[in-house]
Amino acid sequence: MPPRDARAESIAAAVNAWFADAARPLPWRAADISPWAVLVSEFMLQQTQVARVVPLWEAWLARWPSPADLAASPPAEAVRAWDRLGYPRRALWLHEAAVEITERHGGEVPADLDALLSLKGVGPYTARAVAAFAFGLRHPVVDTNTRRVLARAVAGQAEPGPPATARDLAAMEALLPVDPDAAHVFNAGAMELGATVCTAASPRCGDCPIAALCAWRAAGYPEYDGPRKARQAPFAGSDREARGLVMAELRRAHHPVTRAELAAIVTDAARLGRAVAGLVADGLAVEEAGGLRLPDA
DNA sequence: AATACGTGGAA
DNA sequence: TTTCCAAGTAT
Repeated sequence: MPPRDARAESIAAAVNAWFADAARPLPWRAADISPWAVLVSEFMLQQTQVARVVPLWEAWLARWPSPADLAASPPAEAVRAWDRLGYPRRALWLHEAAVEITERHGGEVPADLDALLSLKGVGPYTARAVAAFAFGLRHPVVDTNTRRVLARAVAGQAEPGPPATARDLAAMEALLPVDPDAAHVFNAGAMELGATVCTAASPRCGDCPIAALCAWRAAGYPEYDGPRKARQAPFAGSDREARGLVMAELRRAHHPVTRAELAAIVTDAARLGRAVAGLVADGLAVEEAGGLRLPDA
């Protein structure tokens, strides 16, 4: 592991001390939480705010307390339970991951990074988050919050550059405490700091535990001059919106929905066509004689 | 490497 | 009201 200098140790110590007091009592942080519960939380939290996840996470685990429980239900039920969380492919992938865990891992969420990465819907972030938060293993965990904290505190820039997993992990590794328990806390604490204090739009530097160590602050808060992120395409009138409208109808109707019924919901025929074709290609919808429905298996 | 993928909270 | 963007992943 790379050498940790005194500055790195000071940053980690300050973040961990702050986190001990400032951590939000999120349900997946409770003691004795199962690896499956952590995995579900990480799927739901991908590109989705904490406040929207909590109630769905509670309901999901009450209904499917283990991977085998979810694997025994049809994917349609997973998609319905996902409700309006967004990116419903995640529900399908989580179901698929549950089947893989049940069939290939004896029903136990694996702790090994490569085994986690091989699960559908589990990428570099989620694999490390589960290994670290569910199993206490000492891996750097870097999400968008941590990327921003590292960009500011270490690189002295207002915003992180374009995602670069290897570089981001190396930057986190350089700060990560050697002790596994302290590393676990720092992984969670850096994310929490980015989520609640070192926020994207209006950082509250007056409340920041590492303000005195922050390179961005020391440099006088220079504006970001690197490559800008591509602007998100407008949602209104988009294919994404059409997919969402179709999925809402499929979740609601517990029977095949005809093309005529869908045409009343998405009036632009070309847009409807692209949405349906995409949903079928993604496995989120199935075409049959009577219309479109959620996948049974 | 760039793009598609949902929905809604917050300023 | 817009606009940004949020515990990313797959292709």
